[in-house]
Amino acid sequence: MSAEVIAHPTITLLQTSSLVNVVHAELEQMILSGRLVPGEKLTELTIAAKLGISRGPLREAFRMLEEAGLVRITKNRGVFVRDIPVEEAVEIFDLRAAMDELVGRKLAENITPPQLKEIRGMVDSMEKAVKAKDTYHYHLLNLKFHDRLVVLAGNSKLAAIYRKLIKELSLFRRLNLEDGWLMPISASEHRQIVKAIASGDADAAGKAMFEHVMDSKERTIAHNLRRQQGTDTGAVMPAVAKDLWATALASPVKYIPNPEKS
Amino acid sequence: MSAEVIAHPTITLLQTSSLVNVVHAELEQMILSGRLVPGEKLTELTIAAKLGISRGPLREAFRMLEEAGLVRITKNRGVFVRDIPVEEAVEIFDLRAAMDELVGRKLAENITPPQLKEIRGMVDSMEKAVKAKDTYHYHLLNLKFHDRLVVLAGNSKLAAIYRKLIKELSLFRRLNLEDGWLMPISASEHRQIVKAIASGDADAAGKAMFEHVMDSKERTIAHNLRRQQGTDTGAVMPAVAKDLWATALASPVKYIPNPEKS
DNA sequence: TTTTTGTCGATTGTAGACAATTTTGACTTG
DNA sequence: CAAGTCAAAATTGTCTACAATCGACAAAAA
Repeated sequence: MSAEVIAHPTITLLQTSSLVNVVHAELEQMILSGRLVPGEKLTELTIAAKLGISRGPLREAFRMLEEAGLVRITKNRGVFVRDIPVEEAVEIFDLRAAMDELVGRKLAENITPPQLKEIRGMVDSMEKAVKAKDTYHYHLLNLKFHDRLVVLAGNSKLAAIYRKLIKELSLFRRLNLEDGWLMPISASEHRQIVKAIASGDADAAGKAMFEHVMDSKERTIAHNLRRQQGTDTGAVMPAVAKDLWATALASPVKYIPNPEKS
Repeated sequence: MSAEVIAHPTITLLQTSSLVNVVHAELEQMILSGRLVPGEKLTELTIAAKLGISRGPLREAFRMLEEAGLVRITKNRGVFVRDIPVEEAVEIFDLRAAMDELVGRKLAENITPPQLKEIRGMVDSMEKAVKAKDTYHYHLLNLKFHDRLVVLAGNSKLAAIYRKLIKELSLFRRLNLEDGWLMPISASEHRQIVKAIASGDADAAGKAMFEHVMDSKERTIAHNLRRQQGTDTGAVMPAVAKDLWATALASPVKYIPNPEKS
């Protein structure tokens, strides 16, 4: 009989993650947090030196980021942080809307009382943030709220793709962080979403989610256009807010392809 | 004044695709066509030698395939062709249903007469295949039909993810190819889908697409379970059918991140 | 001046070498 | 004969070296 396997975090980490995984995660964080901005050139030798590794594993990590849509690789020219154009952002929002509709339907059918209590708590927190005019925390909670809903929907494939889309979307001009004034608008919609889910009405919950995302799309795009025309106030993003995406998406739910059948 | 740029196929190919891209495409074809089966070990040195390249580019291609969900990489152990379990197949079908619902809605709103004529022609071809009991061509046309619909929907992000899902789904036991007897069932549903799209009724078209995918899910899963229990006739897949997925998904619509703003 | 051509430095693409780890298989031991 | 041991072989992880390509600047020509 063999001794029970106790998971030791450090050992497990060393066993499961190679340099490639670590570097991939590190670069993703740097991109999501905005330390690497869209359009920025990622020179292999520079980054490799900075991380204290060789170019091999770094290039492998780059390929993963490329496939995930976070960087763009051009032959003989190098790796660049992707810049998401408006058209693509719109596409992502539309796609998200369809996915969130499914999320709403599934939750309306399957959510448990404790889960319902949990998301109610999240909405409460958001309303508090609104009252305190705490933009940073409101957005953080908003991201976590939707992320949680997707996870609770019980479709891990859906959750994985949803997260990918959110990550890509964070590269859309990196302006969404600054839109403090449109914060309170969506707050009430969240209440309605939870209400629809709690009622068990799949159609209503799906519709509420769908509409919420579409509204969010309209606000974000409109804001972005205004921003580009230089007609807005140009609110400055607080330094701390730069970690928003990285924090909210600190992935505990990374999609696990399939466990070894050893 | 600068001379017009004439696209020279060979030169363009050399400029745009490196070994990594070529190897990635080649391996994907081998997986989709079934020449590499789920669970199979992909030894670096063996494949590198077979392709006449070094391990570096091959490893980069592996990372891309991993991110796309076609292979699984385990540290110090190697690369394996992924095996999609039933649960994941179900998740993919549910997700596809939501996406196809969006496709139906968009098409009902935006499709043009010539496009409508095109997809009607595809349905005609499918019905001919049904009458001729040509299973292979029916499935090929079916894949192309849905692929075309997704593309016509006009959301390239949606199309890209849809294709990824279809590719992953092709790794689900690799049995879907054999289900000849359920061929005629979905044929009539296609007519109904086109009809709903043509009517311009977004809700109806979305619902038709959604239901169609869900039906497809039920049939595929049920068939798979029967297969696993050894209760079915065990129809043998014709050799030519192995190229089905690879042929249908020969990607002319690969998602282009964003063009350089040079 | 303006345009073209040549050269150099920097960076990426690929290959090969070595280190670390796993797997294999013969051998022992109970 | 099953189970454990251990060294050799195979395989993967990482690094270094060299070749190929690009971008920029200088020199030459128009």
